[in-house]
Amino acid sequence: MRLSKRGEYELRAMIILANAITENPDAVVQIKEISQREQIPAKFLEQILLTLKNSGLLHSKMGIGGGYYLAKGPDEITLGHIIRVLDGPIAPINCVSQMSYEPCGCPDERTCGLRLVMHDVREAMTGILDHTTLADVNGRVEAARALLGES
Amino acid sequence: MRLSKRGEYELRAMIILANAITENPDAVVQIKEISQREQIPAKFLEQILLTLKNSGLLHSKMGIGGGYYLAKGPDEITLGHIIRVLDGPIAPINCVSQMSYEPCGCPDERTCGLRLVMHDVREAMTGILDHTTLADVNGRVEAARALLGES
DNA sequence: CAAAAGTATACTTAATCAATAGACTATATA
DNA sequence: TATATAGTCTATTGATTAAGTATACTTTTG
Repeated sequence: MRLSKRGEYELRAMIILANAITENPDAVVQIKEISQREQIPAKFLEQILLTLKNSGLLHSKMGIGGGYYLAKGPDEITLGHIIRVLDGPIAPINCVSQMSYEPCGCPDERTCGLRLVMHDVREAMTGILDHTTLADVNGRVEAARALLGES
Repeated sequence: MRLSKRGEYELRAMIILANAITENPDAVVQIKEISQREQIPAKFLEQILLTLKNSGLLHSKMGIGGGYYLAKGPDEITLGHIIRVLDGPIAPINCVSQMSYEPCGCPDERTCGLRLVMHDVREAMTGILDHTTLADVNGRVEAARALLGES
């Protein structure tokens, strides 16, 4: 019932990239910087960002002064979308998955107790993850900082 | 973000055992019967039920006419409790786990965007799983059956 | 005693995860 | 145009976990 390390790393990276582009629309961030700030093995992060790029969520610039940046606005990218790129469907069991449904083999799905409950759990998770954007996350961070009296 | 096969099987087994004891307080159910009804490899289920027994959720009777039965009432066992026996803590990342918290290495947890969101996700999941008992599950199944006009 | 049923370990196989390595390509700028 | 910088691509490794098998044992009932 937990996110993979890959999934965690990609979210952390995307949050940093969202923050950077919010402060400066032309900002690009290098793998090295993200890996240092978030304690993520650089070579591992490399793969992750590449996949994210190939999936269309990121763009990149090669060479000196290069790096990665969001392909869309922080308010257009949800955490659910990001997670599905590397971690696959968000559902406790696959007979309640919308994106990649598979029957679970119970005699009647309509009266399967496990399915009834897990459907609710899935709704609870996607209800948050599919409705929270990178912009929302940064908004919450700012709010938390303000409460603590930080800059 | 999904339940393991082990976790799914144990829940299915517990739901069956809850149903059996509700219909007849003296009922015991054999591994073989559960494995057939739920399409679970018998030897695999054996291990699962044994662990569940050693964790105190089940009792058993050896020999002819033996089998497994719930150690407590179906209204006293939550799905969250069952899942934690074999699948461990219910939390997307371990810095938001109550049972087995571990720091995630971010500079300040109070202003970590990922943590803020994942905390909500964890609450949403445990809000359901820790407040749904085996009795609740069977209640929902009966309601679903009634709606369909079945026995 | 024999059959039924659970108990207990040990093992296997495959998949996935997490990480690492190394060679290659594109870009800016001195 | 050479060189340093930064991303690209593919392969490999080692560890862990998932999922399932195998085998030998103990307890209980008839």
